[in-house]
Order: sequence, then C-alpha cells, then structure tokens
Amino acid sequence: MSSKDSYHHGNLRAELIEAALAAARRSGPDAIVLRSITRQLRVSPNAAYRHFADRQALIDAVAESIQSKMAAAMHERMLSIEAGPPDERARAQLRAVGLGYIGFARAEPGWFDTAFFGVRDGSETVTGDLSARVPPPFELLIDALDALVAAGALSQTRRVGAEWACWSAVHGFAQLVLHGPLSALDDTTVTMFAERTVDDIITGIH
Amino acid sequence: MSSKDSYHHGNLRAELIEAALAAARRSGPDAIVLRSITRQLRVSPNAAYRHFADRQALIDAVAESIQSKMAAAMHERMLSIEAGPPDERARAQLRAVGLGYIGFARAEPGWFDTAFFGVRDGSETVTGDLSARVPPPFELLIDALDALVAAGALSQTRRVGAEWACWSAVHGFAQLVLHGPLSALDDTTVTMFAERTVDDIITGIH
DNA sequence: GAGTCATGTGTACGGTGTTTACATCTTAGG
DNA sequence: CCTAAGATGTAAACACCGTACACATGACTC
Repeated sequence: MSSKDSYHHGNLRAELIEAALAAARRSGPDAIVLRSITRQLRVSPNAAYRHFADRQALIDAVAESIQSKMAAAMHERMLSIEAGPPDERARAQLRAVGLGYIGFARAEPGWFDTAFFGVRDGSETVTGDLSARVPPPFELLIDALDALVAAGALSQTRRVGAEWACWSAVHGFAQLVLHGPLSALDDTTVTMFAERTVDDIITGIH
Repeated sequence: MSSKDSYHHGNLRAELIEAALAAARRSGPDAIVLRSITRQLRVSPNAAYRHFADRQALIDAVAESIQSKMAAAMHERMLSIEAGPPDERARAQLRAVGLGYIGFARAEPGWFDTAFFGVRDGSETVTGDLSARVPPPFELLIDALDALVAAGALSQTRRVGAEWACWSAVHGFAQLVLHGPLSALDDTTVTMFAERTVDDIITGIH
C-alpha cells in the first residue's frame, strides 16, 4: 500500500504515470485521459496539474518510460547473440536491434503507439531540446551502427545517415503492422516480412 | 455559389469533405472536428450525421481523397523520368515513387497525417474489406516493383515481400521528418537523407 | 395535390481538458 | 513548540466536444 488515503496522496506523480502506463498499454495514447486516471486513483481531476503542466506532459513522461522498457527488451534480445567473427557479430547485433524494435511494437502495440511522436496537434513546435533527448532505443541503433564501422563492415562515409534509413524501415514496418494492411496477415507471415525488411535495409546501407 | 442558403443545403456531403480537407491540411486529423466544420458551413452539428455515420466516417472519406491527391502528385513526378535502358528506367520509377511519397508528406504534413491509418483507438477492428481497398499510392509502388521484375532487374523470388520493405522505409522516414528528430534538420539535409534511405532500400530488396 | 422520404434543426446528455479560488497538510525557522 | 510558508490536494465552473432523440422542412412520386 503506497497510498496514505488522507488529504495528501503522498505518491501521486508516480502513480499517475503508472496508471497512465496501464491505460496506454491496453488502448494506446488516447486512453490516457486525465479524468479517468485521476478517478482511478480516487483523486480530483485537477490533482494531476500539481505534477504535470497538462495532459501532454503526462503523456511525455509515459512515453519516456516506455522507451526505456523498449530499449531494455531490445537489449535483452541482443544478448542472446553468440560470439563469432566481429563483422558477422556486428551485423547480427544490428539485426537484433531492428527485429527487437518491431518485436516490441507487436508485443505491446498500445505502448509502442505512445512511445514515439504520436500524431500531435498541427501547430506544434517541439520545445527546445531537439538534439538533447535521444530515445534509448535509438541509442542502441547508433551503437550498433558504430560497432559495424568498428568491425570494418561499414565504411565511414556510408555510416553517415545510415541511422535514419534503418530507423525509417523498422518504424514504418511497425506502423504497417499495427495500423496498416499487414495487420491482416498471420503472425508467421508478418515475422517473415519483418526479417525481410530488416535484412534488406541492412544490406542496403552498405 | 453552390449553396442555396435555404433549409436544405443541397450539397452538404461534398462541402463537409472539402471543409474537413482544409482543416486537416492546416493542422492534421485532430482538426477535423464536426462542430467546427458544420459551424463553418452554417449548418447544425447534426447535419453531418445525415451523410456520415460518425466523425470517423468523415475522416475516412477525407483520407481517401487525400490518398488520391497523393497518388496524383507521385504520378506526376514519375512522368518526368526520361527514357533509357529498361532496368535503369524501372529503378528510376521506383525511386520516384519513394521520393514522391516522402515529398508529399513534407509538402502536406497535415494531409499526410490524415491519409493513412492514424493512431486510432486501441479497441478497433478494421471492418471487413482489409484486402479490398488498396491505397492508390501503394498501387503505384506495386506497379513500380512489377515493372522492375518485367525489366529483369528483380527476380520473382525477391519480388515477394518487397513492397512491405519499400513502404516501410518511406513511411517511416515520413514519420521521422514530420514528428521525429529529422524535423530539426534543414531541408537540404533532409532531402539528402531521404534520397539515401530510398536508394538504400532499393538496393536492399535486390 | 397528398404523402413519403431524404435532409435539415433543437435540445439534451455525458464526456473531456483546463482555470480559478480555496482547503489542507508538511515542514522549516525563530 | 509554534507559526508562517509552500507544496499538494479539492470544488466549482467554463468551454468545448461527439452523439442520440424527437421534430421541422422541403423535394419528389403517385
């Protein structure tokens, strides 16, 4: 029991994020509705405003949390790669990053939809720290590409811009699976196409 | 003047779509709000329900319209490709499809966000015609890939699944540009990375 | 000309994010 | 220890939203 059921909740900010995480997991970012979440926590609707500037700020916090979980899942998948020739190993790691990205999206569609730049309002200028906050999953990708260079499997000149090609491919595939035509296909077929897509982009960047 | 400013509007369905298109163009799908649009057309909020089952139905109609515009824009870009060796030409066409897709997204971000499977509510099962309605832009991609096979530049076995890899790459890139980190970069740099991504995926599918 | 049906309006309900003013608890300083 | 300040909760209200239901209007058919 972390709540003190008195006037002051004591741990609201954390529990708001947790409840929002649970809601998003079931039904995506639109399920993060302040009134519903505060109701769950037996707290007035406005209580949330003591911890978040507005709804979007809560969503952002949730997104950050999800990104960490996602990076952890991807990292775990990378660990199960046996050693071998450095270049082959580097390529396998990169492959694991891509398949891990897609795998997380398929395993946790609600979370995935919440994690990255959801379709926001049109008149939005991202505030400031554009280059500062790098999503942990993206960092994994950067590292994998750098390792590929270090292993001599990718030239320095071809290295520049490769991250965008890779991220584009896996992110787009995730969208197609979660909300596009690929959602109609059975799991094994989707897995096949996912591997095809990841392998192709890895081949392509060389 | 297409309106008759009497009790019956006379052309409401079409004008609803048009107004929704204009709103979406400025600020994306969230800007398609029934009350605002019906207000513009000097019509009661419920009037829309005589032509669309609900808000989503209107959005779907708008999306379909945008997809047509998009395919037209992409097609136009393909026309400006001079003749040459069949395989080179086929590859150039495919490249134009990809760059056209991304180009449209950058030129009309609000429309692009509305055109495809926007992040919907979690508890949604797409109703029925999964395989039936193929977005026109996607058809262009299919044709370009088939042409690549016909030109002998892509084997039959490598053909299967190639559309998903290609679509994934360009769609993902569009997301990264519109709502992701790439939005912070200047236009020429983004164009460079777009070309890189498209070229890489085309190389990769072979 | 009468009646039917498509298409519009009025009113109302339940939901939302957010603001403003006020209540309560915690905690630091004299 | 007591008090003032600041952090954190509540209450009421506002301005929206999508949508259901009953009713009004007008166009087209027999």
